[in-house]
Amino acid sequence: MPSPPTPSPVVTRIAPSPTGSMHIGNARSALFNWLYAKHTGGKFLLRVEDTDRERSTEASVQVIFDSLTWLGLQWDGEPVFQFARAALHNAAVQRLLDAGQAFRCYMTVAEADAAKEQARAEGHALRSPWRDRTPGQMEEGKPHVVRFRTPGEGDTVVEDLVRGTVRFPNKDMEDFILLRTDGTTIYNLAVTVDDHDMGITHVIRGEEHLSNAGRQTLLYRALGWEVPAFAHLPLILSKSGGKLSKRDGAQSVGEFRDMGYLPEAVRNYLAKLGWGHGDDELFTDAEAIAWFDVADVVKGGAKLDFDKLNHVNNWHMRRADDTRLSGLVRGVLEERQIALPADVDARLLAVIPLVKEGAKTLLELADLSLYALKSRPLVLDEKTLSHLTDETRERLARLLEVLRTANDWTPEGLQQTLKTFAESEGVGLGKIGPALRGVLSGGAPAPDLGSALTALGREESLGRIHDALSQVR
RNA sequence: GGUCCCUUCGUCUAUCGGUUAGGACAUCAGAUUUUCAAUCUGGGGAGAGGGGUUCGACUCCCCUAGGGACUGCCA
Repeated sequence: MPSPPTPSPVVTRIAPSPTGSMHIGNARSALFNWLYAKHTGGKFLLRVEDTDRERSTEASVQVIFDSLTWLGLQWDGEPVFQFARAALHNAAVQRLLDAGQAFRCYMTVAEADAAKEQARAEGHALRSPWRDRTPGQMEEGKPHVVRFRTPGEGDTVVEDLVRGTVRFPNKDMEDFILLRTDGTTIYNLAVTVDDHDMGITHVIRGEEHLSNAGRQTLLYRALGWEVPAFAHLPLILSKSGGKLSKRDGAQSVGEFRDMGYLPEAVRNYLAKLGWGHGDDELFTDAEAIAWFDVADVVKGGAKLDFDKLNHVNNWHMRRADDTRLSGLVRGVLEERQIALPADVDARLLAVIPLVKEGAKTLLELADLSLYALKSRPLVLDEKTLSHLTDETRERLARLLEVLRTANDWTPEGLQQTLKTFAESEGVGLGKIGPALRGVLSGGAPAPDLGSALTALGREESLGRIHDALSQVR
């Protein structure tokens, strides 16, 4: 039986530049590349685009690693550093120069600016006068850049996996620079050489690169290389529909982490932003990987919606392991520099499963857990004190005895116990609840009473009630 | 200015020529009620505008409008 032709394995990549934080749009590009690689059984590579020596920093490189790691998007193999490949980039430029596809341009910046303006007036992009001039003695040793000899006519066609056929008139693409005056290469050239050398089959990136795809296509052809598949993702927009800015709150991966979102929730939400699988809203990584296809990416830009993210995060917290959540919440509390009891881990583990349904973020989960971490005797708030009338105190004293012997110490069991107690007292739960809640929590947020008691445990619960009753008014 | 891309409820989206245009978040009303949530039930809410093509258009084509990207010796 003849074996079917083996399709070339998919290789994707994320190529951030280390010039600050890892932008959320970049994170989504990473996610889509990762999903597609996983879906096809291919590879997902990381390349650090550090050719801008002015702005690239060591710390930012670490931020990229940390962000991707936190997000759970593990890249395959060693990261590639673009600057380290400078010699390869230069060799490619030399090839282009030798083939007449590129040329040395001796225009000064001012001359180039003027030429651009004139070209614009004439209805086309910059064409350097040096594209058809041979440098003479005068130019020997003079500073110059190397530009690509962009075809004057025809169209450059990009077959984009999400946008379809996109046509760029060559006359509107300038003779873009390949090599700076200082001899270092520029983005479009470096990217093309690196993507080719790394064997990238699918370039999946933000829409801001769509027009670069035209220039890069020209370079691939000039270098005699096969053009990879392109897929340009719609942009993530701010609430007002514009570019994401500081005003919109979170723009970096680190900020999402600090706001208390789980990485799997961020993956789920980001995946849904610009891609969809029917009516599926909440899903696991395994499902996303099974379902993901570049062809299903939507075209329009999407605005960040924190309400939806909260909902997604809540869903993932519900199904998250409680020990893991306890550790994360503890981290939040430590960051807040809150004094924690010695048995904080045990207490968190007891309370988190009972309150996490009502929490949207780890920060809220921390807030909801706080009541269980207080040390006796609790300081009661004004509201609770006002509930503690003589009548209520006597009632709580009787309840204390009931709880001492309650045999079903579970949320449901205690709920029933309280209900039965209220009936025996001939009052509604409203006569007991607020006071009991305050006595147990000291005024901090707490779940329903059955759960609140359960999380505290019998000893702590009885102790807190007792403390309040013996407190002098 | 030029080139390119985009446009369905407030938001994210489904629809791939024939649907009462579906779902989710948000919102509103009700239920529950011991706080905040969560939960349950129900409601309102959309094809930017104008031309075509077609028996029939959200879906295909054109124009207009609006939004965005690029137009760097940044990436």
